[in-house]
Amino acid sequence: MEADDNNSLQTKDNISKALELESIDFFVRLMSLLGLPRSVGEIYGLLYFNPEALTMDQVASRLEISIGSASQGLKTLRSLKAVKTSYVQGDRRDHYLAESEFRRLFSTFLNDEILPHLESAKDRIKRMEQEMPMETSEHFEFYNIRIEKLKRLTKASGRLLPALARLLKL
Amino acid sequence: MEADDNNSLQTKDNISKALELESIDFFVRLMSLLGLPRSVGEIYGLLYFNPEALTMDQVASRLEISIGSASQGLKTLRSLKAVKTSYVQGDRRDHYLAESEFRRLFSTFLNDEILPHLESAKDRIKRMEQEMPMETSEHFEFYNIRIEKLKRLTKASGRLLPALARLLKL
DNA sequence: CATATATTTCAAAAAAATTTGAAAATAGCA
DNA sequence: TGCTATTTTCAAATTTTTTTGAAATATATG
Repeated sequence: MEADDNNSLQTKDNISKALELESIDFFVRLMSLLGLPRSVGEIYGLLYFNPEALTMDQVASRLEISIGSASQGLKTLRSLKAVKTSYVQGDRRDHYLAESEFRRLFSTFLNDEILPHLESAKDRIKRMEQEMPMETSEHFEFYNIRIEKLKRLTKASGRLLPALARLLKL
Repeated sequence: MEADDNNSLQTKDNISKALELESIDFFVRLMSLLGLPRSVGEIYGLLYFNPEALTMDQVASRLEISIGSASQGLKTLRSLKAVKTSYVQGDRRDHYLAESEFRRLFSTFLNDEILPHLESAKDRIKRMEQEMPMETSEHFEFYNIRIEKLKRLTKASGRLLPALARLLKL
């Protein structure tokens, strides 16, 4: 049935098979830069150049990955708001389309993956201040400077994230 | 010998042992955000709050990691310009200090890890354009829009990296 | 130059992350 | 409600990454 699926679309799809492979390659690398697993990049790359929404097993069979992998990968992509489902009449399966607004994708990523780290970093720096040696201690000034640098780093990152989000609005 | 080392510094160092642990924790997380292995974060975290330069085996024994790991980790940190060696008279071992200018650390990272990907992304998009279906093809417009979005993405990233580097100069 | 010391390298071991496959859960429809 | 199609979950298998340990290499010093 899946093989069939491939065949029925063959004439149309072969035109863009090479394109699809480039796309998958592209997004596998991009996603791995963001620390996401290969399968997630593959799925997004496949969907990105697919004019029509694909079901989970179409994704699985076209990429030759298990449906478990496809399910998990699509879950990740959903949580990143990198895919959306489209309703198809008379078919109860979910149909997936790539969300092509990278801005949304990245800003979700920044908010979900980076911001929490930034918050906990602030807490950790507060704790470090409490663990600082006394002012009279030999290397007091050294420790002080290091803590200040960390504070500046988190401040800079705090400004950076909104700036990043802004720059991505293109 | 190493245990000795610990003991001789004990009074002084115990003051900042908790600080050191927080530091290691902090940088293990930060580095792993950049995709760097645990040991690299540990080493940097240890050095960051160390007023005096440490040798490779001091690093290894304090962190209880192998000297192989310490050697590889320090190599990585050197290539990121995240540590510098300081000469100590009458001791032929290398002595390492953390480079505390994060700006340098990050800009090396951007140049070495991110920029090359950006370059190859441009090439890949060029190839995609050649693999585009003909103008008469059914979904031509769809493909065209997707390619344009990719181009805009790389353009935006191209502007982003210098902007990032600039924002880090704080 | 020989020797001792320090560092790097790299194959094998260990650990961590990802994928699979099948059972469990969920949801649509008659 | 019961039946079937679809999706999720998760333990086990696989794959990838990281670490170790020891041999090889390099370096300083007498």
